[in-house]
Amino acid sequence: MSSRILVVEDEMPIRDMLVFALEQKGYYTLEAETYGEALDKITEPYPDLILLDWMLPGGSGIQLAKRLKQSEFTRDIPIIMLTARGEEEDKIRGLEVGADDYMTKPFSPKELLARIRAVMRRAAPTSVEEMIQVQGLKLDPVSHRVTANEDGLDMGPTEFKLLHFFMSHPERVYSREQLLDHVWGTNVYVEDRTVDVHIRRLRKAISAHGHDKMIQTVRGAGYRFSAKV
Amino acid sequence: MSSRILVVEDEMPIRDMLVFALEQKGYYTLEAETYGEALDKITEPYPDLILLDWMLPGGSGIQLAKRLKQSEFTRDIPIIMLTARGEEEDKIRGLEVGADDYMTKPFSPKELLARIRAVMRRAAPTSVEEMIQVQGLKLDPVSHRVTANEDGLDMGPTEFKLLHFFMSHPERVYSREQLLDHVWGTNVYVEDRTVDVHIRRLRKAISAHGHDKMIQTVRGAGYRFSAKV
DNA sequence: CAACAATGTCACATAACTGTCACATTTAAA
DNA sequence: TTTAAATGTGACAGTTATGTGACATTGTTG
Repeated sequence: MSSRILVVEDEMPIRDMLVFALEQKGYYTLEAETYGEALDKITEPYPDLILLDWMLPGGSGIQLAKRLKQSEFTRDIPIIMLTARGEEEDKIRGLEVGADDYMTKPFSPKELLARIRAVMRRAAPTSVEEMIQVQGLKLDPVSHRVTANEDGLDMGPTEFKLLHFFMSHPERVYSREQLLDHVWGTNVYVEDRTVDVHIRRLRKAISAHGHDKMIQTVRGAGYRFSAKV
Repeated sequence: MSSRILVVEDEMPIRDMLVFALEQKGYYTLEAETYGEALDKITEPYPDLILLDWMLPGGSGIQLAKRLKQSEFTRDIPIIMLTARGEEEDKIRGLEVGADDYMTKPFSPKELLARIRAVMRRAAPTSVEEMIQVQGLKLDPVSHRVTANEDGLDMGPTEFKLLHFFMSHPERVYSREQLLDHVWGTNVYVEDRTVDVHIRRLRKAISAHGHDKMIQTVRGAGYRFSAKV
């Protein structure tokens, strides 16, 4: 959920305002003042969106956008360009280059957030989320439900994600660290043993019809989800 | 697939640009400069979407939208209104009247096309306005009424739209942001938590016969409408 | 113009979830 | 069998998400 937004803007007061508004809303921000600095920040992991001041010294904002839209890896990063009132030519050039939206300064934080939401939704991949079933255990990512032989099961968000991951990758052992990466996300630091606790909670949640046996401990290696006993 | 789009815009350069961009993309276009001319074009077969300049001479853009949204036959034609920057009042009036989206001039063809797709996708399944019933709960989109086991229920416009959306898409979790997009509309920015409050109001409104349990909280994900407990 | 209804936001209350620990139990090797 | 390591398990305290009432604002209706 917490997306990363790169703010490329040379005027500090404006940049600060943007960063403040974004972080307020839970976005993770990156900042750059110049063309070069921006390029440095545009590497793995790529930001999810770029707010780009069109009037960078030397007009390099346009160049940056052009460059990004040409590279296969950065082509799909949405760009919202920030222009000053009356710079019509820039708008036109910007849109030619492929900016996804633009805003004229000054603008309200509300408008900014609305556009970010719109642009990111447009860019969001519409992954096909299908129902997963293994024996009597069904998990439906769309309705966010898990059932065991038609009985609804209750579990916390983390247990749901964990089960989702397991059911998507059955018959395979994952170490605690791997599970942390896949389920909790990278760059989150929690103890390895925390996985054990959630495994315990998940097992309890699906134990009603004996499905807890599907989550197997592989001593010294990790855990495995398997239909086989 | 070739949808028919009516462009109502009095300034020729802009109209030409729009028509060009649309035909480029394979849409079939109709053009109108004035209120009266537009009405002439809005007959069988009805256009699938209307791009409506809000600033038609005499402010008649708004009147046209209002008129269209009042007639049973044209109510469901999606309208994207085109406003000049800063005409905040118009935006607000436009959304009240029932415009489905708006764009501020000048805008990119890319954005325009994206919104057209979005609006049409959203409007497509709504074309048939049928009574929806889930267990004892009935919602009639035509008369704008909701009943629980024959008892009439009272609720605000937003709650009605919310319930309408939920009942049209049961068994599916929607995040607060998605609900904002679908119920409040794109381009409106309100706090995520506002959804919670309206959920609360809606639950209260339908709680008389225990129907409030149909709106379920999915912690960390959003809300879901479902007949199942 | 006054009374009323609807909206969006807050602040606070409540409920649910998290990560960690300490201790119990199991396992495998010595 | 003994022993050390690995895993299971219950409890708990902090954190976060959601529920809820109140309020200012705005538009609507009479």
